[in-house]
Amino acid sequence: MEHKLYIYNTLSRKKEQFFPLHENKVGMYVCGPTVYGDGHLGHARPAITFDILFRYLTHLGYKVRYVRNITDVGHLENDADSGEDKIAKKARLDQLEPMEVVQYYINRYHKAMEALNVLPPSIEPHASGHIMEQIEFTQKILNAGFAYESEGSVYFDVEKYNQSNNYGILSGRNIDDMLETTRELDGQSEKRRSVDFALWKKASPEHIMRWKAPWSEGFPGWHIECSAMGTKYLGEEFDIHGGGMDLMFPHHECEIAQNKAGLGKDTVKYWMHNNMITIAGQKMGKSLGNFITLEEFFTGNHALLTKPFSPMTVRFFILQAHYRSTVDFSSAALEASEKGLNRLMDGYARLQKLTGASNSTVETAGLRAKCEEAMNDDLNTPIVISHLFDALKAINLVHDGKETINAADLDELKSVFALYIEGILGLKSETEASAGNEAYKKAIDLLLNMRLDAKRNKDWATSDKIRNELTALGFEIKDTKDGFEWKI
RNA sequence: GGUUCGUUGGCCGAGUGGUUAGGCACCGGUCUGCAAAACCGACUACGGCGGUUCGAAUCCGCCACGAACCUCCA
Repeated sequence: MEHKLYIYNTLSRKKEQFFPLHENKVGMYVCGPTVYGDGHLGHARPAITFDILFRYLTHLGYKVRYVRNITDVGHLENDADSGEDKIAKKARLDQLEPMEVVQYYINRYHKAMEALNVLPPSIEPHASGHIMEQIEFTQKILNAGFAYESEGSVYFDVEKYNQSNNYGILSGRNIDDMLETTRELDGQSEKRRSVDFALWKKASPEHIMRWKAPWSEGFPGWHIECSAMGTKYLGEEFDIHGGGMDLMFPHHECEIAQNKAGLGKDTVKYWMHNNMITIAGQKMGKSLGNFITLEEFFTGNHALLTKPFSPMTVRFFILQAHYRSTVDFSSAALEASEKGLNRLMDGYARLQKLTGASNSTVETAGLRAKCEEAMNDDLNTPIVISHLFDALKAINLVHDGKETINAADLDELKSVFALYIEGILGLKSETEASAGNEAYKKAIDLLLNMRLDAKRNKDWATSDKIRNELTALGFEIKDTKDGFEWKI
């Protein structure tokens, strides 16, 4: 396979050339959402980041198995009445079955992902559907001597693991610092060390999400689900594991330890982490209460939003920053992205209507290589976009009749734009769908042709009346050299 | 306190040793009946101090400020 894709591996903190473990195939696991609330802008970041990777790897010719889990078991919540898991708690409040809550938010998550044009993963396993696998994995770790049972719960023995392995390899932490700095939490007394983490928790009487295990009736610890499901579907060794940077510690650190302890080998070759979305410089998140849900973006129904923003604007906004940088949200930044995106998509539509000339006076030949180079450099989508804007200038010049392009260059340009805009960046026109059927389009064309006649007769009153009334209805009318363009 | 990372022009945001990133906004112009769109031009930056170098936004050191993680989190 002819490519030089470099991706940043959190393990080495360097960009590394990507070589799959198995020729032509890639296994990729990404931590998905906990479905106890609506998806917000922060959830869109990893979904879009790894959607781009999924699309690009597929474009390069790999057969990709992309696994993105659904955490529907919930995890311990650090509230006054802790011990009850998130999903169970929400269910009690709403007087619903836990799985009813889960289903509700999964449906909404899927709807938002579809709107953002995020391709569905190959497999979307639910933690609740893999309790057996999690119990088996926990048993393996126990058998290997890296876990212990205590009052019906099973804990990972971090100190013992660290004697023969490196707990902290991913996050750069060392165990001695952590022993000093870890805070006191409920259930600490059952654990030998504060750094130990739960593989299985015995359920308290009021805990409604519970399963039978050899140790107690309870529920799996937070980290074990990804170990169990990742290796079940991708094997004991696979290529890429992704997720948000906030999951690096403890979640991914624990996952590495669990896999090494239970399987005796390192499972993941490349660890990739997307950065956070900030709002006024602070992480946008549930716990801070400063998040904006995706639905609020799409409807504009939030105090911080000056207007609704379409899913594609949100997607484009995220792609205009590199995935490893924080990106600061503001309504002004969204508006700037929206305008840029509209210009790009207008140009893409214009490109389809251009006709080839005998020779090219614009230079567009290197575009494909430049975009590929940017993608190969750790998925640098902002650079890809900047190249597309450069080419956009050429498209507009040809469209205005100021420059020409030959048929071969035009075909190549169309091909590259289709590949990158639709195929890889996953941007789609949002005006097309709402523009409706052919008869409707022809009716608008008819009106605008009447306006064109009026203009030729210098009947500005009629001409302006048609334009102004259409504008009032939400149409955007642009005059061209000898015609018009419109969209709604 | 520890770990990891950041500080770029009016705003967003790329860029790791020498070359215009790009978008948005603003200003001037071309085109146009007018407007919009499009194009052309102009403006313009690398937190501070020191060091390495012929040359640093880019490498090194110190300082300042900020963030994430260390408790569920994308």
